[in-house]
Amino acid sequence: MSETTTDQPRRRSDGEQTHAAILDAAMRLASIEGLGSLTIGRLARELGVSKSGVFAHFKSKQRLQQETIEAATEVFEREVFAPGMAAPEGRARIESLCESYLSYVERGVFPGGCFFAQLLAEFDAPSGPIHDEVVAGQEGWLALLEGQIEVAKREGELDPATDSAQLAFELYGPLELANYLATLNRDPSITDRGRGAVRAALGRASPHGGARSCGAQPSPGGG
Amino acid sequence: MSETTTDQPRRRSDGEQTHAAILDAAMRLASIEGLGSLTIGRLARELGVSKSGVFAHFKSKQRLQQETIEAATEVFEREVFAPGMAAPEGRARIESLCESYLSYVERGVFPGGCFFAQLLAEFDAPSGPIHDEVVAGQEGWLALLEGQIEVAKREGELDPATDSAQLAFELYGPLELANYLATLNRDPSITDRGRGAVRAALGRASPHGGARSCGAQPSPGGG
DNA sequence: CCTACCGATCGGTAGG
DNA sequence: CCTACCGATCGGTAGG
Repeated sequence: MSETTTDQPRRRSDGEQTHAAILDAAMRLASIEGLGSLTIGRLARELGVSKSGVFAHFKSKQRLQQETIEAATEVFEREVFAPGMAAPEGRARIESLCESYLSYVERGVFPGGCFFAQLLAEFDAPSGPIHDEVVAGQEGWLALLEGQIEVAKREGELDPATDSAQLAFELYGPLELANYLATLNRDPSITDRGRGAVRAALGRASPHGGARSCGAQPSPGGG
Repeated sequence: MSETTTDQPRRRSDGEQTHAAILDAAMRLASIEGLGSLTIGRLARELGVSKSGVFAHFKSKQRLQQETIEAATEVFEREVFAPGMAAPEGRARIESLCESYLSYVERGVFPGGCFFAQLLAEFDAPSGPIHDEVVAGQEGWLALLEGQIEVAKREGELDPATDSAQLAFELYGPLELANYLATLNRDPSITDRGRGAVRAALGRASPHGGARSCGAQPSPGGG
């Protein structure tokens, strides 16, 4: 129970490392083939241990799935949420959150694209606890964007007549599509389409409402 | 081989009907749980026939998957493509194609949402023949939109400075997101967010470039 | 379309 | 963490 039980100080850490290694392989596999394709036997083979060796860490497949989602949530929070939230509230944070997501897709943090986009498509229809978690996650993400849009409206960074929920939807759409197409075409540069779409949606909701700034024209800055 | 082999004229039709009934169940199941969750045993149970009874119709699981995709393609062409293409070329056809897709989502043509959105998410990463089909399908859909945008530009229905591929991406994003969220929340009315996003993206690319027409404001018509 | 069967793999258990 | 095993289900075959 404590570090006094043995003179091999790595003993306890070994179990934790194996546990983490299993979850790491599980996240990668699930991002590519879906949570439903996760099997204890496959993970065991991939990690070179016995099936019951993997099983002993989780005690049920359901728990393996749950812990895999939790581990992926930590990755998402570290790679997308934290850097995105570092920007000041309002329009800057909206842009920062969108950019963090697109960068995370571009960097290939998960080999099969965004873990949660995969989860959304896999569990949008089937009922159950994972479906319910996905609903909550999507609502949270949209509410986060919507809240920052409200702030931006109050701060005069966006036209106060903007429909916040509608704009949140219009920002989220290109992020999702960029993720799927970047994965499909093995071409992370498609995320620039997402950047253009985010810029366009925000430009359209800008307070001045200048006609020049709200087109789907090639980026005026030549980016 | 001909209708003279028996005096029971429904004999040949029965086999075809069973074949079609299997594919119908397969499409519905795959739209909900994915093509990977299709198993011959499950289809047999659902249809009340033996496993080898189902197997005999396809001779391999791969062929079952292929024929399921082909059957879903026919549904998509009938429910989305045909009505969408009925509109005159250019901007009207773009609007019509988007509306046909959103209506197809709204009507719940497949119980698990758009079959091809499911297929995109499931096979965006894993290599193989289905991945390649999905790539071709996505390219075709985007090329169709892009081509009509080009026509609209030539006809003066859209600003000629519009980046066609970028606008096609911005139209497609909300369609995909509307499909996933409508399925997730069992609420087909989310498709109105998709309609708003399509209207906004097209308004932004309109030739006059009027500032009034390119906001994420609540629909001016009060729809 | 059926029964009967094959080897492989599934999630999970027993016992160490 | 291991071996050895369970019943269920997988894709597929044989034979009718």
